Amino acid sequence: MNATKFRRPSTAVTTAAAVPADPLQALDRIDRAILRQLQTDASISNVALAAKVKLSAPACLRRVERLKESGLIRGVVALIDPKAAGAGMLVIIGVVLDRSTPESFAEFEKAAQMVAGCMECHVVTGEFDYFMTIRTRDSDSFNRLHAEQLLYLPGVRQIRSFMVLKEILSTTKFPL
Amino acid sequence: MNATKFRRPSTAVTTAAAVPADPLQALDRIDRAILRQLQTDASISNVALAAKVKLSAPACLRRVERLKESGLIRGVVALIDPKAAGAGMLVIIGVVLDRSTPESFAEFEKAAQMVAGCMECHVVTGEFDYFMTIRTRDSDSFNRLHAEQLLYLPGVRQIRSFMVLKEILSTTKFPL
DNA sequence: CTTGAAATACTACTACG
DNA sequence: CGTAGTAGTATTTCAAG
Repeated sequence: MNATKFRRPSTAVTTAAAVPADPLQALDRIDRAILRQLQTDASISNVALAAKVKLSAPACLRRVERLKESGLIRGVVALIDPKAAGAGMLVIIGVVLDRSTPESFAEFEKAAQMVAGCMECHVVTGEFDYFMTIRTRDSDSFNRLHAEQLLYLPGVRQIRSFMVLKEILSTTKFPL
Repeated sequence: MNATKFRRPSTAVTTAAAVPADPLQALDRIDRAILRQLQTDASISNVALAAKVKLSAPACLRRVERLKESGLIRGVVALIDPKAAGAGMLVIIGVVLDRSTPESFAEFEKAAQMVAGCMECHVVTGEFDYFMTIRTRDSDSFNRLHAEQLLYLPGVRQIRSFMVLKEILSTTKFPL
């Protein structure tokens, strides 16, 4: 086995500042205004957006395209109202696995992504290995999902469910 | 005080079916295809969308507008990449309040929405009163937020933090 | 009630200053 | 970055299934 694999990495604190301290610092006031608007409503036309940020339409379009190409804008999507779509129930579940092996984690993650209505799945520190959020129709359908799918996820030792009684805040908007 | 306030509501199981069983049932194959597409990428032009769902442009546009007016499409927004925006860290926190009074809940909820980077906040069943998810720059900035804001949220008895080590899945796409 | 074809108005996009 | 011009799209009208 190669000994370099276990060589302690240099801590290189002095070069840390070379990594962009804050990618947002490269954005001026106008870019931020564009992002704020598009995060709120991206169905606005480019000319209307340009007027809002006090720019000509081509200049505004160039900025938007730059923001997309840079990856800062990951995409433009339609948001569906869960209640209107018949999935008014939201459940947060904490998962503990049997064993903490790479294979066990990988297997669980593969299966977790297939769970219908799974919106989020994260590895976390603390008393759980994973947190997942699942959208479903009602408590009946969740109970079915729980009994038929969640409990059969590979390597699961324990599942604790936190049913959401009231959604105070649920946003995709990022503070700029 | 009005006695009717405490009258037991009729359980009316027989009329439950009168409430739209599944709002999605009213949607045909084409509407679903439109929603699937727009949830993935809403920056597509209407003509391109119309071609995808094999419809004329005007007919397609009418359906999209109908879906918006019905509230099923809650909005069209740009998604920002958290890492690129300098908030690569995600923390899920469970909150327990001191007292379970309406005033206590209301006060907390008002304050919680003001927390910078708070993406979600939900009332839950179980050992916590609330779950919140918070986006922040790094562990330093979260530590600052924790010490300066979270611990001072009104009525908080306990806060337990689950730092997200790996985001397996994070989607806005709803299963249709 | 919904669709599709044609006509118009507006917008995105390009080239250039 | 802005102005002007072109290409393409959104949107309305209307006739037909």
